Amino acid sequence: MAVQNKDENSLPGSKLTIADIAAELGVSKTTVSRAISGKGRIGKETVRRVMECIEKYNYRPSAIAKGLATSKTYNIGVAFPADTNLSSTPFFQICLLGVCEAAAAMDYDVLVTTVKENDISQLKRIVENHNIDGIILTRDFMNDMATEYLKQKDIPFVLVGSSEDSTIVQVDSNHREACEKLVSLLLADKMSRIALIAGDMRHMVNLSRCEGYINALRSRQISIDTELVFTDCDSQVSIEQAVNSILKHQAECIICTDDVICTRVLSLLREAGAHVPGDIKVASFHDSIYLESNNPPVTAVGMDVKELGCIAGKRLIEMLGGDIDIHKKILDYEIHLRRSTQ
Amino acid sequence: MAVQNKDENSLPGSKLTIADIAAELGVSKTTVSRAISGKGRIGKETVRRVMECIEKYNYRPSAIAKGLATSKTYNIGVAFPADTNLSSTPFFQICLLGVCEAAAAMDYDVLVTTVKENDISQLKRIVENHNIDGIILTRDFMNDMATEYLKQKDIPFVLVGSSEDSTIVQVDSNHREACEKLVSLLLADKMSRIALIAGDMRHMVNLSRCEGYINALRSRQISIDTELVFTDCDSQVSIEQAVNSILKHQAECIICTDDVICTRVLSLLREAGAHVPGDIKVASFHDSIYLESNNPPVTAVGMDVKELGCIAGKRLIEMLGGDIDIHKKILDYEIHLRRSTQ
DNA sequence: CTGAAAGCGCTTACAG
DNA sequence: CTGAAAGCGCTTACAG
Repeated sequence: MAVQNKDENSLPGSKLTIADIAAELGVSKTTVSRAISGKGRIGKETVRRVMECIEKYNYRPSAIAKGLATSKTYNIGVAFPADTNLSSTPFFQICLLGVCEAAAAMDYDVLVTTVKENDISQLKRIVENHNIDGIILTRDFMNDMATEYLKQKDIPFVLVGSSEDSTIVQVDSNHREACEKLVSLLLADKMSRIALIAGDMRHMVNLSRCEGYINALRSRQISIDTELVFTDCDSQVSIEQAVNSILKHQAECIICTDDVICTRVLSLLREAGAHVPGDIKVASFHDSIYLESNNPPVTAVGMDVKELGCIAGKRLIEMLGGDIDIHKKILDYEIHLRRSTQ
Repeated sequence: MAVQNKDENSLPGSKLTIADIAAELGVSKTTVSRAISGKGRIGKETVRRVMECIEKYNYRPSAIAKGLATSKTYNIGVAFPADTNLSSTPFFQICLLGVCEAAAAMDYDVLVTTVKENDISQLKRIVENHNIDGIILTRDFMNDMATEYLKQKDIPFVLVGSSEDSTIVQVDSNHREACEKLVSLLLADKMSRIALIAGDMRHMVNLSRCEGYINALRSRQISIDTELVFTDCDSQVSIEQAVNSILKHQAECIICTDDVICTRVLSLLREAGAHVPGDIKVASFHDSIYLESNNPPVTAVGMDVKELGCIAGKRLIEMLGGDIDIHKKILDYEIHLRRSTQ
């Protein structure tokens, strides 16, 4: 009677290896390996027997040994921003979920690392440990240290977001077009004084949204009123200043470039006694849970963030397989017109 | 002139191995290995030379090869809930950041996997691939499939949260005590009709908070008014019903067991024209960014979620190193009394 | 269609 | 204090 066994079906020893399976079947490790991978010529009946045996003992090859043998890790990295002001947005979380889904489908694992604006030491650690085959960046900083580093090290990577560097593989929503369309729709709706409160302009996302805003005004020959446009609003204080000025200059509507800004704006408007949509209208981006329970419901551009992550994961794994098509992938968006702008 | 070299300092070939370093120094791989790990007897001067050489060529040992040789992976897993209603709470995200920090400090990497209430297939995949040494669970479901599975497989794990199973290593805040204290403080403040809106009771967190609420009332000989206590409020509808009933039965204060519930409650109160804190007071848990910009500021129990993740990561890695102390670790909390209850 | 053997890049008894 | 050699669990030319 074997002592170490945990279930009846176990072969002796606690952790099964390919050698155990081979021995059990009386074939070579080569054969077992081939049956599993499907590579090389191998008899149908043999494959069946191997599979049956694997099933019976619930054998699963060691990812790490496979990795060493093939010089791959079957891990992809996801860089998560650790700056405090960003780390609570649900965007990255949902995006990560999407990447996990794509990775799991191709039997890759997802390794998380953190990056800060001026500190990519953790990113370096993970690549220098030779523990990932490629990486996904979830934030599009201009002049980003991370992209520079990865290019120099020649590590395959995908950027969730946009970059002016066309050699970078990108997956993004069309923020410019979405914002342009949103603003156009509002302008068509007999509004003309539309204000903009935008976040950190070093992010391409915010830049693109601003561009969309400007384009929409321009195409209607409306000049940009600098008293209604506020960029780099990433603190409570700067948002408050923006809202005050906007109220003073009697805008009819405020576009916020993300839901965190919008939440604050809504709160400030309430405080100031400005009623939405009666006194002023409000629209936002991203359409996350942040705004979900607001009353009135907030008009917003909706993007499928999980899908974004999923596509990015798929693209990266394709690249690792040798696919070198560097086209930028653009995802769809939806504009949800709701009571806050009516 | 070497062709493949990227920087001047490279040894021939693109990826450095321990053999390259050994050859460069004219010593054996054994020696290099020992100099790096510090294990075994080795000359001081030798160590210095090896380190210098490593530095010069920026050599970093392959984590994967080390893993195969030592039968460890130096990866820890973090199970992330993928159920839609939970996936947007910042809790898990911040917790993950904490785990990453702890892991990086011990040169471990963090691998993310998703779990759903009735689907732990991704968790299984990651452990059966032999790709992690241990795992962190970030949610304390009662009768959790994940804990059952890990125990049966004998995989070391740490639970961020609480369990009645004392063989499980746990890291948590003292939700019961925190809630009891919060309610006591409010009761002392000449309130007596305090309502409770709690989330999914299959989570120990919510159960503990309810217990705290009940204890606080009991110790003041106040009987529980079932018209003021609502559990399993995880949908918009159930929260709405709760709020309506609470307003009808003239509670003086509402305790929400988390910030997502609280956000909705605040929104519903506004809709109903109930003024906070004039008509009714409100307090919450977790104190996340969700409530940050609310006006009035909301009284809440604050917990250091990142620290929670960090401690959990540390504990797990200690366990992997052979430490088998299974004490439950309890973190501190803070009660922030703010205008919403004044 | 199948197998013996070398190799992926480390660690670690064992022997000096 | 140092090294030669075996081994971790796979994959894959190469030879049959």
